[in-house]
Amino acid sequence: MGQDGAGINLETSLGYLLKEASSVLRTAMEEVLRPLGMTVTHYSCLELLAQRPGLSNSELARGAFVTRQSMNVLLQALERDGYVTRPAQAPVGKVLPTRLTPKGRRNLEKATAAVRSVELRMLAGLTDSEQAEALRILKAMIHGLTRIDQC
Amino acid sequence: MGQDGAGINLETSLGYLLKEASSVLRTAMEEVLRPLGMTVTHYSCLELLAQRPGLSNSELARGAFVTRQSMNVLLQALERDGYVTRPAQAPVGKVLPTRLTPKGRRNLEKATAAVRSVELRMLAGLTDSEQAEALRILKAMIHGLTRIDQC
DNA sequence: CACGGTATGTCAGAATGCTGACATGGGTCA
DNA sequence: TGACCCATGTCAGCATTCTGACATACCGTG
Repeated sequence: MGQDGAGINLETSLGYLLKEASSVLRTAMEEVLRPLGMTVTHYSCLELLAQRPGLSNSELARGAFVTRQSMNVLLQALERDGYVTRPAQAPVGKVLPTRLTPKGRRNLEKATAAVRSVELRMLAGLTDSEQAEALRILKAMIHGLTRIDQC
Repeated sequence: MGQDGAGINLETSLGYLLKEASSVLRTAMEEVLRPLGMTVTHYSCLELLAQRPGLSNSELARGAFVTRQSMNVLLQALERDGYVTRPAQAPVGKVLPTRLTPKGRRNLEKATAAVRSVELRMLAGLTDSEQAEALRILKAMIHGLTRIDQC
């Protein structure tokens, strides 16, 4: 079937390419995570907790790029299944610090390996200096877009 | 509130940064598109049609990174509101080539300007050669991820 | 020509995420 | 100290997208 016609300048738009790369990455992650019974948000939440134990619901939501409400639903499921624990009462304020259980940590290990293989495949054609450059450029893009907005 | 703690190596993961950049970009686009009564998918569809008139529903879906079914719902709404037209009967096969109406084209112009301003803000801190480098690197990432999969 | 394989448009149901709203706790500044 | 503002956790309703399924149309091979 005719997919890519001649040169369309959509392919020269960094915004479009960014969306495409993100979409392809997400699909690839879903594929390797599905056999483990995990979604991408599910994995993101666990990975965040492994690297920063004690994060709150809202902080996890920001880290996984979803709303507090969505993360809350996920956390309740994870808690019910024994992957994470939250104190019944907040030690300070209303913030409930979340922590991985040993079961959650074990579950995460397999997922991390799977995701790492995806990331390696993504970076296979890039040299170390290109990867460093990509990191710098992406941060610059994010920086430019998060400047208080509205002109 | 404590947002960014000390160095966490999430910030060195290209995959995570890619997701963050894409999320920030999408949010910024939603902000400038909302006053025009447009969503990002809505805009993507119109922009695709402007650059490649006569695209089918399925091709538009792939270009906007949604399913055929979602794009179909959107196209029905766009057709109902007079932004696009589709022949009642397929000239060949089942494929219904879609085209922008003058109204749709006018509507798109304002959106394109708004989105362009967002993209400019995103690229403000980058030199031309850095932008070209980013383009090359993103394509390489996509290429590495779309290789037939399943190693 | 008949055939399986693939792609398309479309309908319906299910899942996921988001918006709106509320009560509560903490910090700041007068 | 009291008032205000902001952030948090959580509940409920809504919107959007996805998954599953079907009939149809093309295209290659035998």
